[in-house]
Amino acid sequence: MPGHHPARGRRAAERKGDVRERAILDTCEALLEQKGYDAMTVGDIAQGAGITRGALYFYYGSKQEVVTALVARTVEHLWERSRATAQTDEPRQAITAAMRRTVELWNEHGLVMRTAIDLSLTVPEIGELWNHTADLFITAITAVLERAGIQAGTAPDQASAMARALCWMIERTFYHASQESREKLQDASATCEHIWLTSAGLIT
Amino acid sequence: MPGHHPARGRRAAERKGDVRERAILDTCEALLEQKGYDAMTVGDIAQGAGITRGALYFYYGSKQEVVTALVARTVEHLWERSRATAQTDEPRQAITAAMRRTVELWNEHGLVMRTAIDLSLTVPEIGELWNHTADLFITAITAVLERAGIQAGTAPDQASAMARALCWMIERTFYHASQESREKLQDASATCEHIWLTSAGLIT
DNA sequence: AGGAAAAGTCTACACGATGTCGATTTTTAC
DNA sequence: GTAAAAATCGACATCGTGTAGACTTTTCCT
Repeated sequence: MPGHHPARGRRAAERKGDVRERAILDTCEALLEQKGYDAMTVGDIAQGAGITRGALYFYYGSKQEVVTALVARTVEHLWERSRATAQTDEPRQAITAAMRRTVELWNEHGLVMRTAIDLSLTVPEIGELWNHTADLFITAITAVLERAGIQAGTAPDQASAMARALCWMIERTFYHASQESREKLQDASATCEHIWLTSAGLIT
Repeated sequence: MPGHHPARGRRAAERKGDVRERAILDTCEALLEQKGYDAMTVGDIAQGAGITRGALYFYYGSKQEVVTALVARTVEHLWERSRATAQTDEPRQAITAAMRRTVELWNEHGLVMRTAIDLSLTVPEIGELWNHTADLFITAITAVLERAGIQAGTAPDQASAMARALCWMIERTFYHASQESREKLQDASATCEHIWLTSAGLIT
C-alpha cells in the first residue's frame, strides 16, 4: 500500500532506476532472441539499455543475474495465470483447458521458458525457479489424474509419478515445437493431450 | 584392415597422438563430472591430460570441439548397442526390453548424455549428434506402437507423433532421474514403461 | 643406422569479456 | 535550495581464449 495520502494528483514516484531495470530486462530478452545467451555480452545489454557496462553493474551483478531476473519476471506471469485458472471438475475438460492454456504460455513466453530450461543446471537460481514452476504443473496434473480415477500415491504406476513423467513430456515436446512454429506447437499439444487422456484412462 | 603383413610380432603402430587424444577425452569426462562444463577450462583439460594448453590446441580447436568429440565417442556406443539389439515381435516384451536397455545406457553414460542434451542448442554439432540419436529411438518406438495396433501416420494421435512425445518423455524423465540415483532411474523407468504400455493400448 | 619429413610440444603474445573501484554527476526528498 | 541517495562513467586488473613461431621427438624410408 504505497502512497498514504492520494491527494494531489501526483502519481506515486517511480524511481528512475525502475525504468532502467525494465529497459535492461527488455533488452536482454530481445538480445536473447537475436543472438542467444552465449553470444550476448554484458556490453550488448548495457548498450541496448542506453547505459555503459559500469552502470549496468549497479543494477545487476552479472549477466546471469540479469537473465535470472528476466526469468523471474516471466515465471511470475505463469504463476499468476496458473492461480487465476478456474478449476473444472470434469477431467476431460480440465485436460483440454490445461493444454490450451499451456499453448498460450509457450506462444507468449516460449523464448524465456526455453532459456530458463537451458540454464537450469548452470544457474542454480533459475533451476529453482523452474523447478517450482514444474512442481505447480505436476501438482495440477496429479489432481486431474486422481479425479479421473488413477490411484493416488507415488508408486511408478500411480498418479504422482505419472504426473511427473507427463509434465516432462509436455515440457520437452513444447520446448522443441516452440522452436519451430505455432502450427507445430498446436500439433504437439494435440499429441500430448491424447497421451494424457489415454494415461488417465479416459480413452479406450 | 591395417598391417598388410602380420609377420613380426610388432603390433600395429598406434600413434602417440591417439593415446593423447583418448587421455584428453577421458580427462574431459572426469572434469565434466567434477566441475561441470562452464567451470571446466581448456587449461584444466590440458593439465589433466599431461600437456600444456598449446599442445591441446594441436588436437582440438576449442573446448567445444573436445566435448563434441567426447559426445561423438559416447553416442557411437549407443548406436552400436542399438544396432545389436535383437528385435522382438511381441510388443509388450519389446517395450520391457527397450526400457531395460535404456536404463543401462543412462547408468553407464548418463553424464555425457546429459551434457549432450545441455549443449544441443549452443553447439550445433552436438545438437545434430543428439538429434540423430533421438531419431533412432523415435523410429524404434514408432515401430513398436504400430505393431501394437496404433495406426501408422503423422497425425497427432497416430504412431509417429506419439512416439516422438514418448521419446521426449523418456529423455527428460531419465535426464532428471539420472542426476539423483540409480534407484530413481529404476522408478522412472517403471513409470515411463507404464505410460508407454498404456499409450500402446496394451493396458486396460 | 641415419636423416628428412611429419607429428607433437612449448612459451609468448594479442584479444576480448568480465567484474571492481573511485570519482563525478544527476535525482530525490525534505 | 541543499544535502543525501541514486545513478553513471571511464579506467583498471584479471582471466580465459586462440594463434604464432621455434623447438623436440617420433616415424618412416633406404
